[in-house]
Amino acid sequence: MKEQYPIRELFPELEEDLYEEMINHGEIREIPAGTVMLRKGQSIRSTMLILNGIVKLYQEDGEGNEFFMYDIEPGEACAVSMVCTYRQENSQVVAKALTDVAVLIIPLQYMDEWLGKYKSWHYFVIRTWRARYEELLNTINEIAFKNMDERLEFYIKGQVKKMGRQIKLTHQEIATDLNSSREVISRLMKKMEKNGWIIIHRNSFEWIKA
Amino acid sequence: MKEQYPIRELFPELEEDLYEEMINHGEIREIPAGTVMLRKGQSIRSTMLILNGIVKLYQEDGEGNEFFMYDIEPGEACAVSMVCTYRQENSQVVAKALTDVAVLIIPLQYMDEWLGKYKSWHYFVIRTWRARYEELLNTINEIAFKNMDERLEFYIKGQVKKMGRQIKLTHQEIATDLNSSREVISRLMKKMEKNGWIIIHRNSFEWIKA
DNA sequence: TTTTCTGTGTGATCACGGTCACCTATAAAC
DNA sequence: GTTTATAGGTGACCGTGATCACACAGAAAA
Repeated sequence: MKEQYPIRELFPELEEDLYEEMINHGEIREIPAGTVMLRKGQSIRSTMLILNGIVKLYQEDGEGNEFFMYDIEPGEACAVSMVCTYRQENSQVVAKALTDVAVLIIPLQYMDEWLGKYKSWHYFVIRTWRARYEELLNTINEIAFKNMDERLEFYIKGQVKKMGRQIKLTHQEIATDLNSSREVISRLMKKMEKNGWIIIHRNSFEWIKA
Repeated sequence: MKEQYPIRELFPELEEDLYEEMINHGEIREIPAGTVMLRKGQSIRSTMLILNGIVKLYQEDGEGNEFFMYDIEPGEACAVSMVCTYRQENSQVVAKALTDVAVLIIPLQYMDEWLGKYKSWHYFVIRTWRARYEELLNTINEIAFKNMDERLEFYIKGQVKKMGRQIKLTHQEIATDLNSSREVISRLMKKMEKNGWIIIHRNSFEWIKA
């Protein structure tokens, strides 16, 4: 592994020996934007740590509907991939490269071995699961208790946090993420614009609210 | 700790030394039905393993709405309680004893110490997080993609699995769990009865569909 | 027994959001 | 420049589920 990515900064507070092992046994893979990196049902043979880019996780039902769960960013790991025995077909989780992405792939055997050897790895794994669990909790909060306008606001704020105030998404893409329809999103965004929250351009918009 | 609960059967495949430690350092607490065992925001100082009874986890929003997440049964642990640094106020997770409950309380220091010492404990913790994560995934599936009738069916089937075909729940209680209204649930259940899926009694009903 | 309370049944109405139809504007392709 | 494709705007309509109003039945309390 060429040390072109600053893994010590991306994944701070791991043991030095562990960094060595990650460098020795991990494989860096670069993945172009748009690639489906993981589809559930597919059995998983390795763990992925994100070095660069953004990976989007979403659910699919059988009828081509999607539902955005959360994004994974550099320094984070794919919880779903940290699993040995993965069966169960009902919920289709898909991971897709949103941008060009670089991941560090850890074969399952090391993932496992390190659990015994490095306490920091241990904590990392648990922290990852917990963080994802909380993301899902928030998501449930949104869809269980809130209307589309609030969900849209929450969604956009999340995007702003990750991508900055300039968001390059079409209304259709947002609608897909929220499992809604383009017309509904267009109307709600028009209202947001009237309220002075955003400015709508073609293919993008700007969040101008504080 | 009196060994009145078969922890080796409830939590199989842990190391023998670990069982000893659990017995020596764990505290058994018996909790009457209806008790709120954990409210989020409350900082957690221990891990709870369920020895007996059923614990229900649900979310609350600010306006008195509830939303059922899942039940925890004997042999399982409360993932939410396996956390040291728990802040974040936005999603209110509540754990409530659905029946009389007995839990084994592990002080946080051991929870932590054992992670280093016992590989089986390790796996247990990770397995717990993963299992809960998957439960949430299913929940999201339900509310994101499905209508009330399907969600109700899913909910009832879950109850049947845990409690048997005879379900002692009022329509109002179900409505609360699904964050719906009594009238809607009554109507849908009436339809189920017409279809020969259930028989409705007062305060309870029977699942008779295969 | 009569009253009261709680759980359930049911119609009327309403709001949110999904769908359809169609239109405009901008950008890319010819 | 003209055509074509794609993003977005907007009205009309409709279905699901929430809400309101009220009736009724069984159980508990008086």
